[in-house]
Amino acid sequence: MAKGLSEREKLILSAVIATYISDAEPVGSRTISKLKSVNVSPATIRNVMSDLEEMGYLTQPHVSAGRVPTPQGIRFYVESILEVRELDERAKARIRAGFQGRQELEVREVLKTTGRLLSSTSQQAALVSAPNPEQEVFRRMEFVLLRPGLILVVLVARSGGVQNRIIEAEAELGQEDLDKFTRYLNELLADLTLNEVRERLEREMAREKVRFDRVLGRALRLGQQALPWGESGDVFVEGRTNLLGAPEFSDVARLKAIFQAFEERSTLLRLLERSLSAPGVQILMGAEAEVAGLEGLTAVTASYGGEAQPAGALGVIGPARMDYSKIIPIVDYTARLVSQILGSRD
Amino acid sequence: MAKGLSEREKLILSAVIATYISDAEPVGSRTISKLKSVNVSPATIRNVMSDLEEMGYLTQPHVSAGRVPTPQGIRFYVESILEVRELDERAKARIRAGFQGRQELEVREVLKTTGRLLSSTSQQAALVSAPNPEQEVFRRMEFVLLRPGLILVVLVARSGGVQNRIIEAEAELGQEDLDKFTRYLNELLADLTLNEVRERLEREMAREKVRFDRVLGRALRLGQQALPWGESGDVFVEGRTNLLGAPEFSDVARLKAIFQAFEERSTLLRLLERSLSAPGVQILMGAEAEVAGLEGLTAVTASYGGEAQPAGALGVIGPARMDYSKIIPIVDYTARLVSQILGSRD
DNA sequence: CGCTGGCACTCGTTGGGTGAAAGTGCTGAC
DNA sequence: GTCAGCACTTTCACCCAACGAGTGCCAGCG
Repeated sequence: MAKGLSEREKLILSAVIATYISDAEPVGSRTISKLKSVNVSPATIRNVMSDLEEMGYLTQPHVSAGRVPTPQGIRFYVESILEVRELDERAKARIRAGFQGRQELEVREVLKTTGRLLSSTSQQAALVSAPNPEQEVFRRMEFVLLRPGLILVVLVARSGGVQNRIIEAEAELGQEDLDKFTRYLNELLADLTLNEVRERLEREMAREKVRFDRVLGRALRLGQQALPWGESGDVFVEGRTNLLGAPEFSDVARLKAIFQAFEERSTLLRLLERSLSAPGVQILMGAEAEVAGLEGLTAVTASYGGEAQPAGALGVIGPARMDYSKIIPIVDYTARLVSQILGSRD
Repeated sequence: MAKGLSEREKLILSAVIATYISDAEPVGSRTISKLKSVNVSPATIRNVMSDLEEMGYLTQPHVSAGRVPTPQGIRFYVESILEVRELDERAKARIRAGFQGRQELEVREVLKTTGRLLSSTSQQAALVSAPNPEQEVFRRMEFVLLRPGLILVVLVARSGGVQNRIIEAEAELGQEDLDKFTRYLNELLADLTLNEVRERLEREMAREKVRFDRVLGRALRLGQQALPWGESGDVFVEGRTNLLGAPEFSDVARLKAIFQAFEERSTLLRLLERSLSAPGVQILMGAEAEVAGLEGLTAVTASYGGEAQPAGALGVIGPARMDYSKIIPIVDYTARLVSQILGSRD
């Protein structure tokens, strides 16, 4: 009897929400009274509903319509009433199967696959953030001469994440010089985080300046140019089309706002970042999320990577009216699976 | 006076199409007669329109509505009437500016930027296909040991394109072994196309079998595992949201079909591939394109890369009702610019 | 005292009907 | 060949009434 709701009130709130989730329409007292699990008359239900409305858990779109759960209502339901079961083995197996043969992929590909799996199992849109590059551990750096003066840098993190970029350099550098740089830098920077890499390069440059070793100086400079500067992590969005079916998005203007919000990587990233700080599955309701264009949407997110220091976050986003009892375990299990797949590489 | 249309008929067809493009509504005789460039009465225009309808260039949604151009009408207009001007210098500059500072990016990033630029300048959705990996020229291959038994392969093409993949291998291989493999393979495979690389690997493996050189055999085997097998090229889609504004897509079901078609990379690829065979800008009208979900859409595409052997294709896709006089030059110029940017790397 | 059936009331939705607006085709005159 | 005029068609916006879903409240029952 948490939070002062009687058993009956909880039962009816649950019933209203469950019905609303499946029908997307205001639900009336008669509908509820017909449910097998409820054994009271419509009139009684109306009384209870009226109470629940007063508490802010339900509203009426208009006087003669049924009730619709408010965001608070849904939140209360999810947090205090809903019992989250473990995902059943069949569903788990299906998700695992989706990763089958994908373990050999580069991190970004793994995360894209994750997004696709999340969206197809949840029937919602999926968000997956790539690990923050700043936290990655340096593994190796390679310079490949494309043509005189143009160098491709390949930066490999211990997680298997790869970043490529092309930089310009003095034309007289040959591939042999670059190979030398590669060996030098790889030794110098082994097993540092990107932040430490940056520091170390700074320090060594100061030292080399004193010693005036031109070759090493050049290597260090190239190394610095190769690092990602202030690039925020990537976000993968998959399964947007799943949202197109929902009746709450039958308005094209609304859809446009949502899809435009999805293009704004940085806001999505901020949204996902919220779940980095806390363990387990988080629920963010649109109004609270304060993300323009995403009002009325709800995100169910979790972090992946180490418990202590999560690498990134993933989740599902869709109408507030979604089947939380199904989606929460999906997000939870998927996050754990991804942690495991990526973790096995360290 | 091409194709048996009188000057007046052409004038009126153009006027109808131009008006339709800007208003998205059936256009009537009165509207046309009010244009400055047309100096005849509505009645006369009605006669001409009636003729044009008989020829299949216009239709009426219903008896008392204005006329709407048919796909054939638009096609005829674009091919026989429209004079495509060169893009003005300001617009060119704006596109070039979009690439500023982006030349240092990896091929895929360049193409993504291209898509973004195309979609923002055309206000339509943009498609860009990545160069077919089979045609790329081998530049370098690197093996990085992630942990015992797990190897990251980085495959660099001469164009600056990079492919990463993770492969499994015997646990006892160390990074020094891998470095040896790298040197051996890079020498062996220098400047071959991917197809030739494949052949060469086959041949060498046969040879090494005879000589039974275990080390080199392993290197060759790893090299083979690293190659992309039957992976078709990627397609980047950008600016989908631009389509959400158009009145012809106010129907959500229609939108869903379109967006789902956009998820089907392979059909998009086939669509783009059509423009690989012919030079210059191509117009593909939805009905002809035979792509499920894309009926009623039109793609304006062009190939980029060498004239003789194009690397990939790019284009814009949107409602048949688009401003071709603006979009054709945009696609044309962008394709040329991309060819130049990527070409300078060979 | 809580539950329930009954009843009056509210309000959105649906369907038919009507008039205005837009546009056409045709005809006859210049 | 061009054009003004006119009769005709069809959509669209609007109104209005009937309908129905749902509520709140009240009085009676266990």
